[in-house]
Amino acid sequence: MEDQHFQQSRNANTDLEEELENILQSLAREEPLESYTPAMTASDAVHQCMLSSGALWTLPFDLSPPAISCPATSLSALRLDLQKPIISDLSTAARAETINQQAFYLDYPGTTGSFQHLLHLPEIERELLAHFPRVGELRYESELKLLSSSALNSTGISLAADLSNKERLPSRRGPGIVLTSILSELSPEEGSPIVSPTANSSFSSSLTDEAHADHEESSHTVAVTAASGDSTAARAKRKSPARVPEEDLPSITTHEKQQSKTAKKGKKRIREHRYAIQTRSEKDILEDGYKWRKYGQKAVKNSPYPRSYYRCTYAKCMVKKTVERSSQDPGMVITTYEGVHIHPSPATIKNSSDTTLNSSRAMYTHFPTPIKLLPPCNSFDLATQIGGQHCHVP
DNA sequence: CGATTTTGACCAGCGC
DNA sequence: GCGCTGGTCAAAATCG
Repeated sequence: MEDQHFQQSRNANTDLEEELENILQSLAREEPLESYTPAMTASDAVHQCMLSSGALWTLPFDLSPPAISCPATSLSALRLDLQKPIISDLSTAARAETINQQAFYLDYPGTTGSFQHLLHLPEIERELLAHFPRVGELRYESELKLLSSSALNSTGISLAADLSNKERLPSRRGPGIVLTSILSELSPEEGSPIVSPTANSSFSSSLTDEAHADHEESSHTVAVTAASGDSTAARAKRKSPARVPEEDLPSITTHEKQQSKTAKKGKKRIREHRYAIQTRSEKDILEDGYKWRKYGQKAVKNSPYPRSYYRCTYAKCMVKKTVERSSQDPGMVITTYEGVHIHPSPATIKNSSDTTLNSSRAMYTHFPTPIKLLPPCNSFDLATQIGGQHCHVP
């Protein structure tokens, strides 16, 4: 019985290993790998990688060990989206913290089923290689550039304290490509993405329940607190329309304005989780998998480029984003996201309908539409982007 | 014709 | 209080 199971598992592994071998061969030929979906395995776990070049890998991580390899020239960053974070020590904040000196680690508060990591430094590479011993090589050409606090302030974004003093990291690869900033406004006290370390660093295991619970708890605290503050302000504002029809002015303006002012007095606008992404792109609007409706545009001080305001079109989803071009570098698009989606990405749903995956799983097994990036204009100037967040509806 | 974008007005917060 | 700025609203215009 056990032998039979072992044999089946072995056969599945062989099939998948063949597919992975094909990928490696494809990569060796430097053909762009747009998408790879492995055969279903006994495990529900799927490990996806999307390259900043737009290529998407879906690797079964219950197989040991999937290969990750990529032509050095085509991979500027590797994003792992772990439905079940099997690289558990990478999925924990303890790990994140220790690598934080050299790597930027991004996690999304409020996200309950998906974890995203931007991997770009040797320590993480070694970590991956340790887990994927058969990997020929995991390469990337990028490094992280964290903006200084003052630079951030000029974009209206403040930086978590523990990141504010970080300068651009030295490259170990000589003139490489810089992966520009991904920033979080969350301070550690009010909901750090950091979660407690898990003792279990087994390759095939999920993040331990304890660690997972910690993560969720801290995430939710932030999401709820911030969301309630913001929605209160938003409600107060909606009660008092920005522009009241002329004929109604005498009847409602005074009273409601007063009410609104009273309601808001002493209440600072509480921002939800915010993070900004700089992307080098010709297009102002980058596909991130979500649908947005523009609701405003403003001229930005000291910049020839306006800032556009977008809101997620999904009902009751309060996520907003602003998009503007950098005045210093017009090729750079700065996108600031605020809030946490209460729904999966429409792109996720769309993609998953084309697969044989079951629905609960499909929710997390595809990235939003890959983002096409322009080639770097100089050796320190490639930006890449992480797409939208995924989270379960509470 | 519904969805989306544009655009000027409005409002709150902040510094002076 | 005033002016400036960022953010939002909502009618009108435009798009698909």
